[in-house]
Amino acid sequence: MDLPRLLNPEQIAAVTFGDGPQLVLAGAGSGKTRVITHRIAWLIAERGVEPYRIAAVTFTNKAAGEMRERVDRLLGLPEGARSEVFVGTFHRFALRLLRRYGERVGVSPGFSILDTQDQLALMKRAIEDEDLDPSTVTPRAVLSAVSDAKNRLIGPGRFASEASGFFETRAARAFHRYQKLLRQANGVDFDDMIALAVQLLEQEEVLRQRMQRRLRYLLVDEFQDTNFAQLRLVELAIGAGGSLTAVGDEDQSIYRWRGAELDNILRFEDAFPGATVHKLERNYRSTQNILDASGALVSNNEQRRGKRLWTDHGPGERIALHYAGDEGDEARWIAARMRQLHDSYTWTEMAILVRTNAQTRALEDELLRQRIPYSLVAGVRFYERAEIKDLVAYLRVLRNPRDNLSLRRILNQPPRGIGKATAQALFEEAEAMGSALWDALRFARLRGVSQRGRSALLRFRELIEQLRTLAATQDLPTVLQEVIEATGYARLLSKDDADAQARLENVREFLSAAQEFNEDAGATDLPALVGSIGALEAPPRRDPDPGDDEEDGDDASPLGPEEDSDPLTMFLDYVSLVSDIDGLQTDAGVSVMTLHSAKGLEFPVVFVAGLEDGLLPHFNSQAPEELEEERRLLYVGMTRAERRLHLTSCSRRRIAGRYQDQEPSPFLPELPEAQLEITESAARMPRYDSRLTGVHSFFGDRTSAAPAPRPTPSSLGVAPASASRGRTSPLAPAPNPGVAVRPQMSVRHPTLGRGVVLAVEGDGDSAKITVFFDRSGKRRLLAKYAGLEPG
DNA sequence: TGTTCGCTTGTTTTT
DNA sequence: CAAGCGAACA
Repeated sequence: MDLPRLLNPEQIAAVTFGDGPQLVLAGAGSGKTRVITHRIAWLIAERGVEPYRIAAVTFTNKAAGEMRERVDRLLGLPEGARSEVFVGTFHRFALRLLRRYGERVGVSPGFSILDTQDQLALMKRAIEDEDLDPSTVTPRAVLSAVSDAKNRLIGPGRFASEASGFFETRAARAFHRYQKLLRQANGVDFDDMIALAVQLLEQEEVLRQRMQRRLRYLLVDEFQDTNFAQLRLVELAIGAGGSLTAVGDEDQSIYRWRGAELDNILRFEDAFPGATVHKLERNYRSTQNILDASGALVSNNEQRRGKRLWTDHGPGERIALHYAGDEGDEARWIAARMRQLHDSYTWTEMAILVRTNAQTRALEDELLRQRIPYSLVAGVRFYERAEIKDLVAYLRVLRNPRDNLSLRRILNQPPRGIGKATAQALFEEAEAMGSALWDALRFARLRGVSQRGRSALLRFRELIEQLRTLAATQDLPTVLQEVIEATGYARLLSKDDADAQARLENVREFLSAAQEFNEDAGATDLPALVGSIGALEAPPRRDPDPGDDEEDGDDASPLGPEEDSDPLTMFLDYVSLVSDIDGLQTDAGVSVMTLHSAKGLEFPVVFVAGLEDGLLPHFNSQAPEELEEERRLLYVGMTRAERRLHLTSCSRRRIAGRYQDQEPSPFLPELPEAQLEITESAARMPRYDSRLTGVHSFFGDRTSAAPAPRPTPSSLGVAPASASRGRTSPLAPAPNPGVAVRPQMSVRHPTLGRGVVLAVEGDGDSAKITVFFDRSGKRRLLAKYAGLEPG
């Protein structure tokens, strides 16, 4: 391999690093995928490492797919051939282990994977079953606590023993019940996947040893996004004798809320003593202006190791910062600017990035109106649409009879005469029998169910049994087709209102996804969709003990990947693990997506919209660590741009249907003015004159200590006094009149009763108030909705 | 039993 | 503004 021709010296150092742990701090656009893929190829070609001894783990299927393709190309494999290097996501890695050895940690082979919606539904039931008040112990809050716990490998038992205070003690009960219901249904949630894989490797010594003996080189991408459990999984998989290459960038860590531990990268050497650290600071993506501006921004963060990116691309254009009126005006400006740039760039070379999915609506409207082709990442995610979830639920019930959650979902969908009363009787009977709903359906006597209800249940049972028989012999598309027909779903969607038509279209798309999946899976090598994990561990064995030790030499026996999973399970796993970004059509016009989904992507022309206080940083993320993460989020957005970067900010915006005055993001003053070119929309309504009220423009604030001349407000956008935000505009909603809430104050809430204010973050309508209520403990409220009164 | 209507409620990011 | 929920109606 002619590395000097392909890579810069820093990259070469990381690629040709010998054995032991290394951390590669790879700045945005510094070629980290290049480093990972070349290292894999180098290990194989130059060091003679067998491919199955190498694994690369990423966070998205898309990243994994690209990586795999590049590795295979570097290795000079013929078109379509795949090396035995494992390339896949953390979740797929864990899932693979669980599909094989899950029984050792309490899940049976056909287990179902719950998505967020399923989890919420299950948690609601858990809270109900525990007779907790869902308005104080909200399913969302408990779920978030449970997720945190699982990410830190804390189970219901330890959670309960460490719980203190009103909320936690109740959450502990809900957690316990939730987990019980989950396992009863033979289900696993997202966080369980990692946690159970860890448990499996910790507890099954022989399996762990075999894994460690086999796997010598592990490369982990986006290391800054790993959580505690994932770090543990990495340690267990690689063992003391293997070599870990962790690649990441602390400035691009944007998943704290999902448990990502920044310390995993900041304090890498603590977990892996003697680790070598390489820094990649040469950027191949952006202009120097973009690097300087984004670098200046992120240098305001405390939590970083620090690096300085450089490029030989030259300064390039300045960054356009535009102040718009409202979101419609913002969208028009962006669209107009895109039209101008379309002379030199194709639509697909442009992207609009936003903080929240809700922002895409106005943008979409305008792009539609102007007939600018675009593709939206996310929105309502395909596999979360009700009609798709219904069909998936049918498939799950076929595969996993104990899946009570899915069974409940489809029991009367489409409507088949199993009403509330009938369903309730069935649930109670199952409860009394202590068995799964499906078994109750088969054996229960169903007292007190009407004749109609009884026969409806019977028909449903026969339907499922018949489909299950079919599933045992027919291929996936055939089964799905039959599900659609036999269940009456086809009829349900054959109405000709627009809504039914759209849903039918989705169902068709789902069916064709199944067909495609089926064809790919039938080929000798793996479907690109799925990603291989086969080579990793010992071959599957039908005897229940993977532990007995006769496998000398099985190191060299690569496994037909996934061959021990049936196609239906593989398809369901695929459906559970695809993400929005995986389906991004880069050839379908302008891309519109959230900042989170944009990570890892790059575009010649980038717009980051909605740079307003409360949106970016989001009003829900105001704690110091959260604020730093919001800053990183903007940093990630800015560094997606290759040549032209635009930032926009509105003076008012519709939020939840009401116009709200907005202030420019506090991050804007952190950008060096030298790199900016600022414009303001005519539609931007002047509010009031800062000179009269003695309020600084936000740029002025930086230099407010000195009476230095500052840029004129009209060119920079005027920021009104924060204390009076939302009160001066006739368009603003009526604020809580006259109630200035401050800490220590005693207040009364219309439904939550009396409490004491603990903290106030922000101000005006978007202020977030933390109150400790006598009855329900600590709650965070939005001032706009709180309706608090002194008391 | 199934559908529709009006009410309340509450807002981030996603493997 | 929307989603979600319960109650009233067909």
